[in-house]
Amino acid sequence: MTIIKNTKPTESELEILQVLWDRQSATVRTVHEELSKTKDSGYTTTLKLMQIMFEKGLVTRDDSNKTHIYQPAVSREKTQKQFLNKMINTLFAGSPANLVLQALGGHAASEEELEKIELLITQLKKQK
Amino acid sequence: MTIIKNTKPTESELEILQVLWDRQSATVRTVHEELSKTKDSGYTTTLKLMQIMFEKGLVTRDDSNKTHIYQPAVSREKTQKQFLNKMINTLFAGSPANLVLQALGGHAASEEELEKIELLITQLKKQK
DNA sequence: TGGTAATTACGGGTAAAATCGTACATTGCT
DNA sequence: AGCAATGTACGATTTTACCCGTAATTACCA
Repeated sequence: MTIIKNTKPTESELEILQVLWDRQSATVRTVHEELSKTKDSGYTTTLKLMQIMFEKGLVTRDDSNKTHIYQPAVSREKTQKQFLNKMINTLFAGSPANLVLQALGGHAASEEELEKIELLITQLKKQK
Repeated sequence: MTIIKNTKPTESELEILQVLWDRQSATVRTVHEELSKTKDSGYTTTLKLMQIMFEKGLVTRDDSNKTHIYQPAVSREKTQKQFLNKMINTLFAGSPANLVLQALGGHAASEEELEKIELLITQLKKQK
């Protein structure tokens, strides 16, 4: 029997994951400098958070060298799905379409993106 | 000049708001019994949360009778938009379309819903 | 080899959120 | 009037998130 831990990243942890997803792997310093562009908190704060994330299993790390190298241990897609589910349930009365409509209505999307979505819908309809 | 407070409801507060949105108004007891279906925490916990939400301005209440009657003070749509924005930024690299694609891909939507979305896209494209 | 710079580990401290127990108030019923 | 039931108010505790300072460790190089 496999124990599935449903570790939901916090807001700050998501910011860190975002950097790791973009770069595949990174050091604490790299992550911290990236975050510093939009946020100002100390280096040790980022370090601490990443250590906690390691304990939670949200990231892995290679500590064979002094400078540890971190990698995401959860996929971007899985995490996105996890949050979407939560959101659909607690905020959109369980209807994914509601969420989509709201997202499309409220935020401008480029024509290109709209067509991508149309294509997907066509495919989905075919599957029925 | 109106002071707009950007109070972001917490997870538990969202659950309560959901009940209030569905019913327009409700007593603490009603809300608590609704939540009890999927959660087990005490009556006073729900009460306390709703009192805090009142202080924050997330709900209003009629306390002219012994049994107070609560109403949501923030709209479902505004709140949805607020959370969607946050999510798009911290989890979908700022691209609403990404979110839509993921939501559509991962969660089954009925044909009817798909058509609703298609219609919206058609309208959006016309606006360009 | 000894010193310096960079990094990690550790501990603590604050604030907010969530939960609960208990006290107090009100109402209805007998 | 007194009791039981129901509701609100209040205070305390626990947990979680977030943040930082300092000590210990390691690597490099003069």
